[in-house]
Amino acid sequence: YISIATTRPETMLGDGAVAVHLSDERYASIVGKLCEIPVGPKEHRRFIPIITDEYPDPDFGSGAVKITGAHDFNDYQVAKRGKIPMYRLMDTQAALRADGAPYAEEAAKAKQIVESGELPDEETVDAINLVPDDYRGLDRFEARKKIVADINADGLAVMTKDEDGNAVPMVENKPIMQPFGDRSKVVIEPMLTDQWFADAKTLAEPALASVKEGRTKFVPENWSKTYYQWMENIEPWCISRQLWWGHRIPAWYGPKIDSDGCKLETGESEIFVAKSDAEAVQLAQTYYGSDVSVSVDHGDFGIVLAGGEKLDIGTENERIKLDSVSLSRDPDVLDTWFSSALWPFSTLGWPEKTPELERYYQTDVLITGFDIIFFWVARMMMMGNHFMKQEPFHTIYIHALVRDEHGAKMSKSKGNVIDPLELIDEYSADALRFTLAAMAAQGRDIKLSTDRVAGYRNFATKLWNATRFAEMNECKLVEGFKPEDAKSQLNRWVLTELSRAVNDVTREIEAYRFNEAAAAVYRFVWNKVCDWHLELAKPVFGGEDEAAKAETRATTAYVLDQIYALMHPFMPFITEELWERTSGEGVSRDGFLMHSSWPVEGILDDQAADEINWLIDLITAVRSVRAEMNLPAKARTDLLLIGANDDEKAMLERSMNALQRMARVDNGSVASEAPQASAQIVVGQLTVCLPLEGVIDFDAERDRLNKERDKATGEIEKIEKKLGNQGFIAKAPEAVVAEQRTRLEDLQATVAKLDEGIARLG
RNA sequence: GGGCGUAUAGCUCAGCGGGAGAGCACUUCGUUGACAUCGAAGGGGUCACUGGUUCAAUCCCAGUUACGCCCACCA
Repeated sequence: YISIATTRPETMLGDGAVAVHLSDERYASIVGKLCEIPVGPKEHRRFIPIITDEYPDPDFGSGAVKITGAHDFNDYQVAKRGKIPMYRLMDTQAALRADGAPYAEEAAKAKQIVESGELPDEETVDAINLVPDDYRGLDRFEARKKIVADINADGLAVMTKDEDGNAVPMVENKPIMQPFGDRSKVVIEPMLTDQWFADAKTLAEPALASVKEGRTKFVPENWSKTYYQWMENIEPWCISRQLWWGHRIPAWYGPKIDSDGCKLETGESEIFVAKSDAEAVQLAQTYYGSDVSVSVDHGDFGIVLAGGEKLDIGTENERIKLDSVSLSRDPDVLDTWFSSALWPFSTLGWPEKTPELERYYQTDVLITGFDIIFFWVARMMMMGNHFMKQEPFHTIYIHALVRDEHGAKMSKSKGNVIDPLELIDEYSADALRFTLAAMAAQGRDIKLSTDRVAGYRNFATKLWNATRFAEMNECKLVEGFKPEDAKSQLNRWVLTELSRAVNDVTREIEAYRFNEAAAAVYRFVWNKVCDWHLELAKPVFGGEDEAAKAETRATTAYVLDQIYALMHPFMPFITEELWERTSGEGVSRDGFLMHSSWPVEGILDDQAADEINWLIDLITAVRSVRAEMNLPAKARTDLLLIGANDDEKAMLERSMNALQRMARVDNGSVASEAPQASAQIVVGQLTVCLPLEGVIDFDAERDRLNKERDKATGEIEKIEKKLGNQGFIAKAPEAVVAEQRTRLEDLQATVAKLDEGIARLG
C-alpha cells in the first residue's frame, strides 16, 4: 500500500497517477509500476502508474501525492509534464458527472489508455466519465462522505489509535487555505474548461518597458515595484467569462472539414475570429468554398446537410458532405478588465481617427487605488502600447485607501464601509474633502478619524467668520488692487505671506503632495491671516488714519479673495459661495470661482515680513510672561525697549496700537537700562522689559529667566561640541557650518542678556 | 512561500542627514461686536530594538521584534 493524504477524497475517482519525488529512495523500486485506486466498484478497480516529478515534497506526509489533473492547479502541472490523463469528475454545479456511458464502459476506456501508454487528445479524455454509477449526480460533499465511508468499510484507510486505544481512521486536523467564491461564499472547485486566453507575456513587455524607461511614472514611485512584480511574473490572461454582460467574444464556430469538403468524424470545430457577422461569414465562405452556403444563426446553431437534415455542430461519427453551414458565435463575453483596458482610447472614438483621439490621447494623470494596479492599470498600459503604440498616461497617482477603524480595507461585500454621506451630513462635504486631502500622505493608508473631520469643519467655519469680519469692516475688493503698491508694513507682511503660501500650495499640488498643500493653506488662513492679520488690522479699522484704513480694507479683501481660490480645490462649496457673496462693486464675477485662474506670487518683502514677525514674537512673549507671572487678565503694563536705536524706536512706535490691544501694554518707550523690578524678555536682538513694581515675584522671575537660560546653554553646548569637531568643520557644507555659527552667536547673545537680567534682579 | 509597507506626544497622523511637529485630548486663564465649531498660555516624546555607514542618524543600510496589505498556495 501507498499512503496518500487528501482533503478531497472524492477526487480519487479521477486520479491519473501517484507521484513521488525524483530523489525519493523509499519509492524508487516501485516507480513505473501500477497501483490500484481503492475506490469504485471492486470488479472495475482502476490501475494508475507511479511516476516521479519534482512537485511532491518528500518530507511532507508520506511523500506520495495523488494526481488529479482536472481538479487541482498543481496536479494539472504534474499531469501535463507526465502526460497523465486528466479525468473530469464534476459538472458546473459541482455535482459528480451524470453524463456518458455506464461506468464499466468508461473504466475500460481508461484502462486502455493506461495499457497503451498513448495519451488521447484532451477532448477525448474529457468525455470519459469515471464516476461510478451509484455516485453519479451526487453533490460533491455527499460524494465525499460516501467515498470515505466506502474506504473505511473496506478497511483501506490508514489507521491510528484514539485516546481509548481503539483503532480509528487517521484524520489530521490541519489548517489549509481554502478559496471561496467572492460572491457565492462557496468553496471553489478547480475544473478543466475551454477558455480564451490572451498572450499576456507578449503584451506585458512594452508595458513593462514604459515604466522602467520612465515614460510613465508611478507616484509614489515605489508602486512601480508592485507593477514590475506582477508584469514580470505574468500568467496567460483568461479573457472569456460565462456571463451575459460584456463585449461578446468575437469568435464564430463552424464544423471543421477535410480536403473533400466533408465534416470531420470527430466533430471538431473551425474557429473564425472576425470583427462582425459579415466578416465571419466571409472568412467561412473562403474556408468552406463557394458551393456551400454560409450564414450566421443567432438562435439555433447548427449545420444543414444536403438532404435538409439539421445537425448540431459537434455531431460526431458522421463524415458528411456539407451543403450549408450556419455559424454560431461564442456565447462568452470578454473579461471586464479586457474591455476596460480599452477605455483610454475607445472612449475617444477609436478605432476611428477622431479629433478627440488626436487631442486627448495620450491622456495625463491616472488617479487610482493600488488594488487596481493589476486589474486595470496594467491592462490599460498593455492595450495602450499595443493598439496606440503609446502609453495611455504619463503619470499614475496611486492614492491612499480609506480603511475602517480597524485598518481593514472597506468593501461592499464585507459591509464595513463608512458611508461618506453620513459624514457629510454631520460635518459637510467640504470638511470631509479637506480631511481626505490632509490625510492623503503618499504611501500610507487612511484610517478615517472623525475628530479630524470635525477639526476641518471648524476650519470652514473659521473662514466663514473671517469673511464676515471683513464684511463688517467694509473690506471690499478694489479693482486694480496691486500688492506692490501697499504701503503699511502690516499689509506688505500679509501679502508677502500670501505669496509664500501660494508658492507652497502650488508646489505641493504639482508634486502630488496634497496633504502638504492642505497643511500649507490651513496654516496660512488660520495661523497667519486669522490669528494675526485680522487681529492686527483691528486697531487700523478702529483708528483715525483713513488712508491706512482704506489700504488695509482693500488688502484684506484681496487676501481673502486669493484664499478662496487657493482653498477651492480642497473646499469647493464654501469657497464658491463666499466668492460669489464677496463680489464688490465694480468687480465683475462672471461664471464660477472654479473657472477663475489660479493665484500667482505677488510681492515678497522680507523687511516687512521680518518686522511683523518680530512684533508677533514680541506679543507672544509678553503674553507668555504675563501668564507665567499670573498677571490678572485685565491688568495693563508699560513696556520698555532697552538700548534701542532709532530704527527700532520707530518700529516700536508703529507697533504701539497692536501692543496696546493685543499685549495689554499702556505706554511703550525706549530706556537705556531696565528697572530692577521688571520682567525681561529677549526677542530677537532686543531686550524688552515690563516694569512690574509691586507685582513681580522676584524669585519666580529669577526661576523663569534661569529656566530659559538653561535651555539656551543646553543648545550652546551641543553646537559648540559640533563646531569643535574637526571633521564637522572639514566635511560639512559651508552653509551648514555658517548656520551653526550664527545660531551659536544668537544664543550666546540671548544668554548674555538673560544674565544681565538675572543680575539686575539681585 | 514571493512581494510591499508601517512602528514618532494619551489618540489620529505629518515630517526629516544638521534646531522633534500638527489636529484632537489634557491643564490654567479668558465672552467689551468675526468666530466658544472661539481666543491666550502651557504640560507631554530615549522618534520600536540592536548593530553599521557618516563629521553628523528619528531620517540612510543590515538584522530583530510587532503589526498590516497584495499575490500565490501545500497533497
